[in-house]
Amino acid sequence: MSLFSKTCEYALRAVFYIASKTADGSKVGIKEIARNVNSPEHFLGKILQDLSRKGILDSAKGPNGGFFLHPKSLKRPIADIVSAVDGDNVFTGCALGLAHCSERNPCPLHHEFKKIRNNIAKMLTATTIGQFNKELTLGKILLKEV
Amino acid sequence: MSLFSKTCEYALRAVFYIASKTADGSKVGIKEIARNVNSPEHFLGKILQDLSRKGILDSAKGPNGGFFLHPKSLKRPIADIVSAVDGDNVFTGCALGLAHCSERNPCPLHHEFKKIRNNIAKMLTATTIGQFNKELTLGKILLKEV
DNA sequence: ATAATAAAAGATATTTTTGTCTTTATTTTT
DNA sequence: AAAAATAAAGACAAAAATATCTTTTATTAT
Ligand code: FES
Ligand code: FES
Repeated sequence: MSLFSKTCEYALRAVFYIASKTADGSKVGIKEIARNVNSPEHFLGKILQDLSRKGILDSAKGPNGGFFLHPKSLKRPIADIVSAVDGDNVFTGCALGLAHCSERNPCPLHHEFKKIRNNIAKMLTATTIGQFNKELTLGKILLKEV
Repeated sequence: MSLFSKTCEYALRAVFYIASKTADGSKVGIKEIARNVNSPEHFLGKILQDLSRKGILDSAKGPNGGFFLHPKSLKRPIADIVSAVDGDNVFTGCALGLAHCSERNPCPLHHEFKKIRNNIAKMLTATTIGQFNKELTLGKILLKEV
């Protein structure tokens, strides 16, 4: 498996893209986003609509409309996106799928897994949505295969 | 999401259970396994048949038959189970779902994620199937909710 | 006002994952 | 040889995730 659902992967790639394209206050359309993060347009549309409802990004209809991020939003951790899309399983779930990860009734992998899960959480809360804008603009990092 | 598919979670829990019950050379039936790792019997049956075909565990039909593990198998890393069931995405996959995680064309999360993925791989190759037998027998760790 | 643009929403479809039920094959015990 | 036990296999079903297509609503520009 992967750390994130496919939906969440799309969401993260798209939000990174939007961040790097709208830091100057402009907007970007779903077609362009979908093309540049290599995701199905309408499916991604729903994902972004959902994130918009949840206040993670903003959108405007009509000509010159599109999705965009307020400067303030660029400071948010990507953990916000992950939990909005995938819930909190990645932050609190048991490695072996037990209903409640617990210190008192641990599964065999609990003690080792706990550390890994903490590292994941640390990474997701420490990295912000806007943190890669420069590198993305420079093409030093990518959101889709070349 | 979770680190492993549900199928893989069932597999790991079941193999741990089988390990702890057959270290003495006896065998254990699918009904008992399913009950003790809280998984759907027939579904788990297929999973174990598959692992059996792949040589990770063994089985015997007929009265007093069941699933069991050779002492040698107890030394194998649980990474073998994970890759047999879920493939190698957890060991090599990109955090953002790009087709090829790459050092030359990294995604935004690559550098941080690489470390985490290495820790996961390290844990999965370092822990063996039989390593928890004693604790399981003592009830200090669990394979299903109490 | 009208037309054009773009997101939002709705309906439907496909694929993958997860789960159930039934039958068959193999082995052991009697 | 017959009966019982047990895994293996096959067919089918339900649920969840992923994807597509169409219609509606809001906004802007003319
Ligand atoms: S109980 Fe399984 S990871 Fe904590
Ligand atoms: S390219 Fe994404 S994790 Fe390596």
